Amino acid sequence: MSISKDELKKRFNKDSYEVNLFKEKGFVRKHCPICNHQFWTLVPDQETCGDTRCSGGYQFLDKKGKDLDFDQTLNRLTDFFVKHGHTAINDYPVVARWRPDMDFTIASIADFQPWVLEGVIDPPANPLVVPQMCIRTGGDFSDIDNIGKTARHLTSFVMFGQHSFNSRTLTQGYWMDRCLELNFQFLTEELGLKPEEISYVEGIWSGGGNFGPNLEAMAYGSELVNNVFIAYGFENNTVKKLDMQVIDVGWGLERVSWFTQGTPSIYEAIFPKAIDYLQKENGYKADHKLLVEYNRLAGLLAVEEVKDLREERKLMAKKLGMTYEEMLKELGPQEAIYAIADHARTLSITITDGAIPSNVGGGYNLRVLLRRIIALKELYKLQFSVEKIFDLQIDHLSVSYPRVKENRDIIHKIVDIETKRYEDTKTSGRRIVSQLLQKKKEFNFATLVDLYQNNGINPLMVKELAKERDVDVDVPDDFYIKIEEYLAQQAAKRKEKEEAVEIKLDKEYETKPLFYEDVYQTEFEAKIIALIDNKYVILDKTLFYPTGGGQIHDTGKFFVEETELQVVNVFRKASTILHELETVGKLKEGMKIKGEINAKRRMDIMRHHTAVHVVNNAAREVLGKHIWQAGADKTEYKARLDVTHYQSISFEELQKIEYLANQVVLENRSVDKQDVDRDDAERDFGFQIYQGGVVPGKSLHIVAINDWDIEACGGTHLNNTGDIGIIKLPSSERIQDGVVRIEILAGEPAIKYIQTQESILRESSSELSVEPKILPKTVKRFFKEWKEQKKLIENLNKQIAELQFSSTKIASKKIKDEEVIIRKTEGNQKELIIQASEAIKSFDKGLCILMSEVQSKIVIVGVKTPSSSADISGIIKELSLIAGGSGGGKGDLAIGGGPNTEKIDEILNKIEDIITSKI
RNA sequence: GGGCCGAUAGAUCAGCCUGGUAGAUCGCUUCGUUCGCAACGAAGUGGCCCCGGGUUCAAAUCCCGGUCGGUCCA
Repeated sequence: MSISKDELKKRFNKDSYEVNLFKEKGFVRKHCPICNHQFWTLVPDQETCGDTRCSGGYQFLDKKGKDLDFDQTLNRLTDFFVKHGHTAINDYPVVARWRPDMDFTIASIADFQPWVLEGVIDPPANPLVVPQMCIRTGGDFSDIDNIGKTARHLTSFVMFGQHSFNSRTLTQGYWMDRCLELNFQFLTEELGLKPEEISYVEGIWSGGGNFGPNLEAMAYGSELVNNVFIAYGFENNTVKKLDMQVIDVGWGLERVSWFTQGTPSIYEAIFPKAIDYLQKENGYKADHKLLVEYNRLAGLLAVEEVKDLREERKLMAKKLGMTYEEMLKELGPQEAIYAIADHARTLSITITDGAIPSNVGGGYNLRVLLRRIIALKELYKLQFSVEKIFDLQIDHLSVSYPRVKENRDIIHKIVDIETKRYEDTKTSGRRIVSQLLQKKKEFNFATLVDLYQNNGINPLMVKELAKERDVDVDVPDDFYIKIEEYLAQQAAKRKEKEEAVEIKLDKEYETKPLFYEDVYQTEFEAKIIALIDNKYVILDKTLFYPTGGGQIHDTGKFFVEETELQVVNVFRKASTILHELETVGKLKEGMKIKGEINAKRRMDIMRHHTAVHVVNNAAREVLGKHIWQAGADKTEYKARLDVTHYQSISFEELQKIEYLANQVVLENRSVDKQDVDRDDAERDFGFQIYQGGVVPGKSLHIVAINDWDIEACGGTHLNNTGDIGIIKLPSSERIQDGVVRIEILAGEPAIKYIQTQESILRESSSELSVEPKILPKTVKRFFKEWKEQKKLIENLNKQIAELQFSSTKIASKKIKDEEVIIRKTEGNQKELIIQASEAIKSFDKGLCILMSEVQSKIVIVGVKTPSSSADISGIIKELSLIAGGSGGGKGDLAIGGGPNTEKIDEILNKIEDIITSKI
């Protein structure tokens, strides 16, 4: 359901916004003639609302305020809100593992979606504040490109979330009056603003089908904070008050800190050390006055609305009294320095939380960031150590986010690997371009697109390389826009994937799961509470595990009144567990049944599932802390585990992981399973518990392997690691950049696999009559000898050809005026060609036709001198037809043949006539 | 998750469209030239044409399926 902003606007009036604060302090409501918004101010003759664009850009630059740096701002906010009844909770990781719909955490409210907002679980506290680090890399090309140019955009920033939840059961929260009261108090008391310096602009927030009023606090041409009140939604096309009304205030921590410091841009305010370092290394410092003036204007850039900033920036240059080129020259390095520092910061926090640059998913955004660091460094010929700039940003972040410095080594490692990969790409790019240039190939749009999409060489790079060779390549200004159009066409061609079969339930039935109580239990009794579509049975309780969490369902039988029914599939719909039967027979609602699961199968599945948990941590021990589960699948036959890793797992590493995993099996560690409140679990064990994706619900089933691995997991697990028996890792593969897959066998399949491997080894070695131990050596020797002998045979064949077919040794016939040799000989096609070529060497004019039997087929080869007028292809073709095949050739060579070997005499008989007719 | 590109000698690549004796450059080896080196000249060395199937008399080449790598986008 969507509704236009204008329509929404009609629903809100003065009363919707007039909070107590406005009444008490005497704020007046005014209309801004520039943006058309209503706003509230204590200054009756204030004309505009105070938004950046309505007040001619940022007015706080160079204006000294409270001078709060990043960490001080964070502390100031936290202390203030805690003092006023809020609970400060830890921030969530920037990699949004609990959100299947997004790669990175993009807002503080995302922490509580969907379960808290849907009322499924309670918030960890109410009201609360959370210093949520967020990542926004933007959807299209221009967004990342704008970092550094606008003075205010960051790819990572802290949204200091101030949230209050209100519902029938959540009553400790507050609403608009209290929110604005706190807001005003913070701005005046903590930031030291005078009341009349603040104005509040009315707005309507909407998102995700919900909407509500919002009031944005403005001062000195800057939006300081947006107070959003999520109050309404839609139901059956009508507006409805939400069951859960939420205050969503996101304090832009960096923005606030910048505001208090009045530095030329947000970047100096937040990571001054990184900026200083980059400037000092390059002896660069932009003219302060110019920079301030530029950034003041940059505040006016409507980056969200224009795709190509170039035109806007040309106007800015004009206002600064310089040409666009002069502006670029003067401030370009500064913009690059801003962007480099920003990107290093974002990479540090994202890698810390387990993301890896790659060619898929959110990882691609990280790859783009790193490549931009390198590209900008080269473009402006900047001198600095990439390692050092990362170290500075790691240090800066670690004051308030200490987990970053714990990951220092892996950040450096991943940056190194990714840098090297980029260098490789560029090297090969250079080669490809220079090859094209040598071929004098035209660089049209299609070629440029090709180079960009397939080889990662952007058009500017092509232009530059071409220039080195004095070739001018024309790059269209709207290259990227054109590419997007092209891609949009491609996307339109794509088809939607099929939807899973939906089964409709008349209502939700509650099935009590028995499979957690005693995982080794195999029989149970239950009552049928519903029969759906004469196929699916719903019980009041069940031991059958439904497919979920990467674990496949149980199979088994129902017994009722002497009859036996097969359960072939089990799945879950909310709290209802459905059993799909081969046939429901005489089953009826209300009947009691006896259920029995396939015990061996269940055991095999559990072995694999627990093995996956064991291997997961073994992988982390061997490969590093950056290892996160990226998917898993467990059946009774095998399991596989996908983990995040920046390169392929080597065989040695795989063996180490396997060894370590089996140690855990041998140590027979206990596996504890218990239901824990979600907030307690997150607090006690951290987000590492979300390895297998997020399980809905207020309480989590926590599976803990003693002193080894703790995960929230809905699957069934053994009680001891010893029950796994044995773990075998047959292989691993890189399924995509940044993700490797480990194949896992546990218990019986592992033993069978090992036995199969041994059989292969035995069979191979006995074929060569050697013991398995020396098989590799022997195979190497054989392969070497095979190559040598192949070579030898080739040489011998040449010699034989010379000896047998040198014209002094072989008599030729004359047909018309041509010399002709016809023979049945030995050898394969290639050998015949060499022999025939040898035979005609001394002919002035003539041809040679040879044939032989190879693998119960006839091969016929004909070679003629260039001077010969024989239709060699025609001759061979006709002969081949007799042999039941076909043939042909070009130039002086023709080849053919056929399967009818018994016709060889017939061919020899007819051959002269055929030649005669074709000369 | 989707699209595109690639895999041939130790390295970089051509050949593939249009099936018919696998090539170039560099490297390496030997010889010559030189006091020696570089350079140069000559000869030579080096290929399961990624794997598996199919079509064909015949596949590096055409078709299908895999593997590995690269790249772009969401």
